[in-house]
Amino acid sequence: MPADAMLTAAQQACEICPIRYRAVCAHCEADELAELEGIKYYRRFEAGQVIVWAGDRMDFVGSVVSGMAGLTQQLEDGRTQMVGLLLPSDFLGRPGRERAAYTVTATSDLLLCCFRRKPFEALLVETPRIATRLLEMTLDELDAARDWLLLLGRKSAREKIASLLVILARREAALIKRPAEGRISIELPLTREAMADYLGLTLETVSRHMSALKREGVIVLEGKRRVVIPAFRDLVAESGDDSDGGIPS
Amino acid sequence: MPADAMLTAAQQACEICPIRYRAVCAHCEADELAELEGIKYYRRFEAGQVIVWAGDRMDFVGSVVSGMAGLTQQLEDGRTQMVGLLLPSDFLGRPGRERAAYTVTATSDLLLCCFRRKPFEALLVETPRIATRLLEMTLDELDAARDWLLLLGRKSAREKIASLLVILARREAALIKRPAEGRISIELPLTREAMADYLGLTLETVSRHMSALKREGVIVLEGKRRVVIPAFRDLVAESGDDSDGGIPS
DNA sequence: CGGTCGATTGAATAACTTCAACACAGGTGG
DNA sequence: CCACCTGTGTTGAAGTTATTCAATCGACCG
Repeated sequence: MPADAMLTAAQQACEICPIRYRAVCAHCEADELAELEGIKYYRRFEAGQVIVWAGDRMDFVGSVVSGMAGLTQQLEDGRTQMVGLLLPSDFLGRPGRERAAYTVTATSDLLLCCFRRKPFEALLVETPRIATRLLEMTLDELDAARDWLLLLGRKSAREKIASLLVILARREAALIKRPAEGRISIELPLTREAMADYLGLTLETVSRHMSALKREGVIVLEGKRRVVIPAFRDLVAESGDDSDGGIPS
Repeated sequence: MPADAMLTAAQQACEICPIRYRAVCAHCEADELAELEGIKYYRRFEAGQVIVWAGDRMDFVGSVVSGMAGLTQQLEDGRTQMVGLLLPSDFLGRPGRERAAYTVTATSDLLLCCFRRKPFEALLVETPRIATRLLEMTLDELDAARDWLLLLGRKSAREKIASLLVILARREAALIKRPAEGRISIELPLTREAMADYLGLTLETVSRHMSALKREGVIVLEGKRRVVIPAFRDLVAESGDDSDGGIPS
């Protein structure tokens, strides 16, 4: 039984939640969790469904429990850029903001743990452990956005695609607490168009370079939504990033 | 006497600080301000000087009082992308992080109000008004980064340059509390190379399109560090953005 | 006056996009 | 059951945009 099959739109206990120790509630004590539990509810979305439109009133914030969603922004003439990718445990919405700044779309079937916005904002003031965690997560997102700026500004199409696959592989590895190395198989719950919107490319360019990476054996496609990476290091090498990825802690 | 000429590397009173109500200290009461005052010191940097190198130990965080600085990230082969632009009142550094994630360079002469990191972190825990303000600022930065993603991913070189000038004009207008409209004259404390690093272009492309905008009368260059915008609306039209810029509040 | 740094401009090249045709899988209705 | 339709992905050829490499210019400084 998959993790999210246990969770329906009905109320569920936070203790058994798959993102209990990664989401905005991560540092909460039992009593704080109880408070959150009182203002939460679940919502399901199907792949492709829009969760909110930019400019719409938004009376909740929340966490992705399972599945994937994208934040997108558009220019007047329709050019679209994804500006956020929400994976399990990621936070959706901005406390204090009444209207959505971005359109949010489920790119795969999605389960969302929502908190009514007003009570959540109140809780944020009273509960430093939630506020601190949210700050931490926001700073992490800012770092991720900055890596993304480097990707959009300076990487070639091939490097962009390799980088996206590396990001997804690392996130999936982190979720199941196994290091990203050797042979890896990942879900790719994105259409070519969604990948293009993420990477600032056209879908044709994405398709071409996916084909090239496949032809050269860097990746193997199993159906259209699963990618096998025979040697993770080779893919990382294609991504243009420093192989050791930065700061030693 | 320019605003920052009053401030030297010696201790200065927060009450007379030009960024008193915009920086991380914005919401502080007198007693909290006194605490901050106890752990602060000023540092000056000249245009071009590196403030910290990525990976270096960083024992302070702080606010830009005057001048401009850029955060940059690099790929192994030297390709450079600016990933943050720090203007007066912007916050530098990440509480809880020991080493700088990005190289920070002063792009103009700069005055920095620094707080020793450890005591600042302690203060953050005890002082919700600082923590809340920092969260607010981080969320704003994240929004700015997302606009930047759209710029890098989907805008043409011409639109990118127009957008940068619009951003600088709006920030300068906000600082002197006047709306950005009509005829405007702004500082451009960035070399062509720095602009290129910001916009994900080469310096030649920046130069070409600056010349084109000048030729067409959208901008007028007064020397190399000052740009006159005869009609702000025309420049905004060139930036590709929605003219009204989003969410009605 | 020569040297350096930043900026400009030109010509050739490379990378990505655009437009268009086609392939393939899944679902629907005759 | 099969024909058809739609959504998604692939591939080709031509066109566009930005990059690369190179030459030149001007301002500032010693």
